Amino acid sequence: MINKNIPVPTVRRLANYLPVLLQKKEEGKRFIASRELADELFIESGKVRKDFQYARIKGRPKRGYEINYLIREIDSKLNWTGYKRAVLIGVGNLGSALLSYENFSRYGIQFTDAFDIDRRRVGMNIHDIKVSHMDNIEKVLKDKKIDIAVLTVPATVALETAEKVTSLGIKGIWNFSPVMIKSTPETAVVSAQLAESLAVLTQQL
Amino acid sequence: MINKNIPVPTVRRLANYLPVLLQKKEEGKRFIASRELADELFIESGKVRKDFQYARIKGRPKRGYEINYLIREIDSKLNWTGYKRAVLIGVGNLGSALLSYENFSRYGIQFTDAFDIDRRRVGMNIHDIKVSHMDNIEKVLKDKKIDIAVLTVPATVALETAEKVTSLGIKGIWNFSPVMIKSTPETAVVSAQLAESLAVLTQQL
DNA sequence: TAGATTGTTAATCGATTAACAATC
DNA sequence: TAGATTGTTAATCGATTAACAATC
Repeated sequence: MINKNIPVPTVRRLANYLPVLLQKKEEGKRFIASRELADELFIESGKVRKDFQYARIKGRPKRGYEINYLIREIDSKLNWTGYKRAVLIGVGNLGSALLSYENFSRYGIQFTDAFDIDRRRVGMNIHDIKVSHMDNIEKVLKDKKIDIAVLTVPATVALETAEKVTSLGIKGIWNFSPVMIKSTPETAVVSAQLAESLAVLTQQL
Repeated sequence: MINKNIPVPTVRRLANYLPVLLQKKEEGKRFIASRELADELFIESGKVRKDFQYARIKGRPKRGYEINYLIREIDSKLNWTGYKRAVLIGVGNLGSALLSYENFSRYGIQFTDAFDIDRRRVGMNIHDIKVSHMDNIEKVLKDKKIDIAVLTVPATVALETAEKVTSLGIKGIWNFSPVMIKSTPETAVVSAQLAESLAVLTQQL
């Protein structure tokens, strides 16, 4: 327990607690009990307390958890304090939407540049982010200190694109293509597969 | 084993096997071994065989699994045969992107209509799908046989929108808002929280 | 104090992994 | 046949749940 990693299911839930906490704070509340937080997510209060135990977040018997402290701690465990600089590669429908998605700034990432190989897209500005040709990515990644590459390219070029940014020293890849990409000790990869959650839904119908 | 439900992690992986299988088929292959499929996803071959055991999908010792059969079986288990009719509610950046996302037709869902309350969006056509005012949703859900509502509305109205479509008898909700929505026996809800996978990535950095 | 709520331990559950017998 | 690969059983691992002692 003392020095273990936070389990992945707990990390995911930490991300889900945040919007509730921000809302409660908005409403002027200062403390929240595990039970109340649990109810918002339709889970059990014990799971909330267990998550906070894993994340080494402390509450006060009879009071609950101080909301501001909780928000700070979760942001801190998720590395959502300060900003990670990110680029987006592949400015199709999904890519454009992500560039315009205001909420990401809350999650500690900030897009500095976008890239594509389609001449019709190069030169565009999407939500104030300039779209450059992929030929320029090396320079941008080196000059600005970019932490994360968001991959919204077609499946056919996903792997080579990932290898490219990995070789350029990127620290994290957020992969939206249906092709799996391997994490390495140098570069963490997490895939956001929309098809996965759709499968869970349709399978139940 | 005989009559158990397919575990959720298995359902998610079934969705991930498909793009690999379609690619292999494209390349002219007829059979694939659990090992080969596993390598593409960076998992162990035993896990692939276990998944197929859960899904009651059969292979042939020494040959592997017949690709066409495998694709048909996975589509069938995920209910991705035929089409589910879907509407999308909330035509912001993400909503528009999803409407334009060609891949969904592969996943067995077909958008018939989109809805919004913003007069500037109502009347638009996005990727050939008409955007109507929310006032008309009742009629559309009743007239066309709609199975799924995709929720890309702001957090503030997510709950009431979910309640509305639930009361109108929708069978499934695919929720992209950060607010959790409760599944009921009548209406299955699955949330696609982008923040979750981003949290898993940034937490590792 | 009394009672509510946290924090933690132990029990349970279910998915993953290991190992190998069955099969073609 | 020999050998590769499936299919399955049993062992392991880790997350969830239950229960309650500690605490304010």
